[in-house]
Amino acid sequence: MSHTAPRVLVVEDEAAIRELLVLTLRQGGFEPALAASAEEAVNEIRRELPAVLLLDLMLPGTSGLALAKRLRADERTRTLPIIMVTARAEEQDRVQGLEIGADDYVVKPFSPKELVARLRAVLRRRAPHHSGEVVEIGAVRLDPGAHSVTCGGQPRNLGPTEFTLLQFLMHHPNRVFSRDQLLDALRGDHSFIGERTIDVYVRRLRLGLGPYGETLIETVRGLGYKLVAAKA
Amino acid sequence: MSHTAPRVLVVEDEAAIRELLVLTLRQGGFEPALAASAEEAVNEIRRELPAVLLLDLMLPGTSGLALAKRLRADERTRTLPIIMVTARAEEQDRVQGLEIGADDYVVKPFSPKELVARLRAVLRRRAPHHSGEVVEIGAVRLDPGAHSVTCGGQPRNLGPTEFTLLQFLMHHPNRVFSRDQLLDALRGDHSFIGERTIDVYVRRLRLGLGPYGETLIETVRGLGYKLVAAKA
DNA sequence: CCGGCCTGTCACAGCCCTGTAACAATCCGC
DNA sequence: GCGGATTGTTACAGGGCTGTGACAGGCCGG
Repeated sequence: MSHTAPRVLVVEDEAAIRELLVLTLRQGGFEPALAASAEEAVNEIRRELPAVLLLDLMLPGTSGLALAKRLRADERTRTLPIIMVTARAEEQDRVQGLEIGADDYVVKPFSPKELVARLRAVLRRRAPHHSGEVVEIGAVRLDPGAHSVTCGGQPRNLGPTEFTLLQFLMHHPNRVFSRDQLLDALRGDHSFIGERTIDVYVRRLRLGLGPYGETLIETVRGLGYKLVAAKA
Repeated sequence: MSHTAPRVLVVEDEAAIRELLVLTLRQGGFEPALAASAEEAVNEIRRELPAVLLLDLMLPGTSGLALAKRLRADERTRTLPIIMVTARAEEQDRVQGLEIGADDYVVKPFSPKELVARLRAVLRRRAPHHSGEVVEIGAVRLDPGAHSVTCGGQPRNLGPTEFTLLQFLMHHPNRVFSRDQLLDALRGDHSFIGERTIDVYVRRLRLGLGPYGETLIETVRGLGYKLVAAKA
């Protein structure tokens, strides 16, 4: 699978600014998607989850703030990074934005360089999943910051995909995930990868975890896989 | 995966493309239904509501767009997922599609894999895991999310069918179900399985529950089985 | 350019699950 | 207690699902 440009959904009602943003984003190596209203944005997001949302706060109809709240309430879009676009650096806007958990904001007029830089920063921050928090279950320890995994103190070497897979499972222990769901977690919504490929990654992950692998990751026949936390 | 293939209604006037779609859908584990026009589609939908609609925008007579709007206006079909099929990724088509709230769209020519992937994604999105809550009766605890069952703290291993059977019974304790009813609960309405097979699954479930099995699931002679909740 | 790593797919073997049949055990009315 | 009906138990064939090893292609660094 080719490394595709991150999809950035622009929610902006003024056509002129939209055009400007599209050019800037293309130039910066992003794939722009467009929505002129909150409603269009919702549809577009339902269609395909973008990597980042570039959101104008001042929209006709449903405001950008309301949209952001709505997205934060939905499981699927809860962690979607949002960059606010505000006309002025008003204290009120900033406070509101931070309340709903916007990841960053830019102030009009903004320079293309600044915009691209902030987008990259947000993506970089999100890339190692949920911040750099160390997760530990049983004898297995995963450190996103160091990109390292240890089993009972023994350092283990995992490939990128196996690492991400383990990270996802450790964030949701004792829960069964279908192959489809795991594919979503690894490659996003619209990957054309066969489900059976997950089997192979699970196997590689089990091997990578050494003796712990077999007991830690359980197969649930007909459903998928789950990571079992050790019982008390 | 549910054992019944999701029904996909294909609305497409070109016979050649219809055939191609039918093959692709069968291959992908779906059950295709066909309509050559918007009118046929309406009839087919009235007859039996499909899981997804695969809708060509360019149709003779009533256009696909008009059909989509009509479906969105009707209470019964408002939430029916629609995937548009467009000849080209024309901006106008896309905007129109998003306006009526299409869930996704594919562009001709499309790859079978892509189509199947998008169908699955849409279905997954609509039914975000039918998991639900933990049920607990007496010493028996059933966790759908983890797909795990414990008896007095002891983890028990049940096959898929036994698990589903137990789940159904725990949701309706102290009530007798005929073998027919239990078959419906397990395999859906139209299964050709002999009733006696239920006996075997009840036995397997009793065995799977260990010492609790015999007392928990009671035989009601001439009627069927019931799960008895502990007496006060 | 080369070599190594990662990715995604396939084929095949093996196991589990499924559904059925046959037989044993139990229950009920008489 | 007897006989028929109902249920419990076991064994088994077939199919489906998963584990596993191998392999081609892509990407990247040397």
